[in-house]
Amino acid sequence: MLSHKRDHYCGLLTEANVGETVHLSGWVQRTRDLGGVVFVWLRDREGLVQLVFDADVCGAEIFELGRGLRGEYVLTVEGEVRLRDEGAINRDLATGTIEVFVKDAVLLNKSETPPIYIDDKVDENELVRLKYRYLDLRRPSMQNKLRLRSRVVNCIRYALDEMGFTEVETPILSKSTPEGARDFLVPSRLHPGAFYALPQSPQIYKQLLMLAGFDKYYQIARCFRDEDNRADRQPEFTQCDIEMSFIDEEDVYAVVEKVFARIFKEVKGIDLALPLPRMPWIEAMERFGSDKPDTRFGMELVNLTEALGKTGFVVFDGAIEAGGRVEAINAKGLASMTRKEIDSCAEFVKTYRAKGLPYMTFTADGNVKSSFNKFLTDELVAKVRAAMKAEPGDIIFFGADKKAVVWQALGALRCELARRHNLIDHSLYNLFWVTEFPLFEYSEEEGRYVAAHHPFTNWYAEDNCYLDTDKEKVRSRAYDLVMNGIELASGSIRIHRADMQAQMFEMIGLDKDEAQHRFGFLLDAFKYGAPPHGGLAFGIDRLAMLLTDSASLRDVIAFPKATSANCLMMETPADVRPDQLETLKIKVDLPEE
RNA sequence: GGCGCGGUAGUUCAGUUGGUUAGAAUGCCAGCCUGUCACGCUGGAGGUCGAGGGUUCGAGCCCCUUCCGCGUCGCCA
Repeated sequence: MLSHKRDHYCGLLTEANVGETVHLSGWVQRTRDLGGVVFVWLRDREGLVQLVFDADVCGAEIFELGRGLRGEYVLTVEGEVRLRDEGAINRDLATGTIEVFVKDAVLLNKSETPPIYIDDKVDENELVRLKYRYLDLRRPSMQNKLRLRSRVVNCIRYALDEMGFTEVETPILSKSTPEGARDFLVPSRLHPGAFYALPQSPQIYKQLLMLAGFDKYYQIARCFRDEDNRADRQPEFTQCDIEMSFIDEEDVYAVVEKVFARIFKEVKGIDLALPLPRMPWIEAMERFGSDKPDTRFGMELVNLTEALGKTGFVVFDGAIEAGGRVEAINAKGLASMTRKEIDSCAEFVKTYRAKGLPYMTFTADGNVKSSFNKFLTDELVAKVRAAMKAEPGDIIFFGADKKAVVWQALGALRCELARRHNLIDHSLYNLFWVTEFPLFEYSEEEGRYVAAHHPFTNWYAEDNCYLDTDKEKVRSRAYDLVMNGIELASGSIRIHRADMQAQMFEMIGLDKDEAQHRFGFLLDAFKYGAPPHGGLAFGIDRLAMLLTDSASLRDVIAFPKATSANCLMMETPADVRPDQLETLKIKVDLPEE
């Protein structure tokens, strides 16, 4: 009896195999029963090949087996590879010049009619795809994406290994930290009422590994954050976490650039030009309104606060008097936008807390229109025209508010306009460093300054003078790696002295007792000869998403969660047995319906 | 927590102003067919219109509540 063993992959058969007897195993993609002959596409991870069931070759019994095949049946065959006749060649199939004449076959398993069709041409509802993920993953595109991801991780491991890095695993059962994202908690059975937290990142562990003298560490680390999800945010995700001792920013950049150069060469065949460009944070904000700018197109922000002066237009003057600013972008050549499109842009920026979207149109026939005609003077038009380099056919969109609102709204609008009007060259991979992030940012919600990156980030000594007087001016030694408008990596040079770390906790208003309770081990550790160190982490899911042109992280994660953090396949989270809760001394107290 | 889009056959979708027995394609089942390749031809089965309530003589369609999916703002050190 024929075994289910295999000596060739369906999708890898070529004309070189003609004349050979091969053993194939896979899933039935499609059958075409012509009565006297049955054609079957057999699929394995490498692709499709056409099987031919002909009673003259395989005998009556196997021929009947062939007639009974249905989609996703699991089949193993022995057959002879033959060249197709000229007229029977299928140019759309990689193996279309050959076919396999079945001599023997075994049906290994049947399949019910699958709820989704295993094909890239069909675009099923994501709910169905996620519920039957094991079927969705049979699709060639999903297989290719996950295999590419695997190659990316291999690149990382080889590159870092060559540079002398040691991979160390750190705990998944960790400790809750007061700053940052919400933690996933794990109740302790042996310590009722106490909880582990799943790590948001191995941040503290890797710093302790530097203290322990490992010098160069990395880890492909799973991280967990209990926050609301997005197309590019999952509750659990994978980072390549890197940390190094006795280094500065330049060393980190050099290591990461080598890793990325290897990935881009291997996966995309692209030679990255090194070193990568750099852009200070303040420049990114001023020019693009974002700390992760998409530089594949222009439409940069222009600060008009000085150039315009007092305009008489209450929206502008009011914003400036309140300590804000007026900025604008020039959507070149888009003056023909309809009123409806402009309104939709105004709605768009409102989601970013902008109160409105004043605009000024320089029409093709030389006229000027605007949403604030009443306040329009020749002088104002001239100033805008000069500052924005406006020409007939352009439309200028304004933002007037606090700078954070102006940046966010106009920064998002320029990206939205670029998307809508196809201004983005998708062949570009604009990879660069954003540097000198602010150390602190003010939290309206908490009414205090918080660490913009995390509270272990060092700062530039020359900014010490602002620590007490003007916290927002203090630049941290943090850096992000940005590509095409997406933050790929984030890191910093760390604090390595106990006194500076204590000072940092104090500056963000973390109570001394609380700091000792939460991070005492770190402050203690710093007493025993902590080396200067720093590093970064980059998101492997996001990188894989970009490299595979995927619209969502879900496409590069085998078993992702849905938007509300549940798994549609396993139906988790789920309730547990009462005795499990009893063991943990946990009582569930749900609000009354 | 807010906003937007969506949920109708296994699947992808259509469904007019509220009006006969809710349709199409594909898939599925049966039959025929020896060169198909999205095979073809003939016939057939298949529906809790996400769920609940309401308005109405009558609801897939209108109203209310709710569940689920996607996107997004807040949030994400």
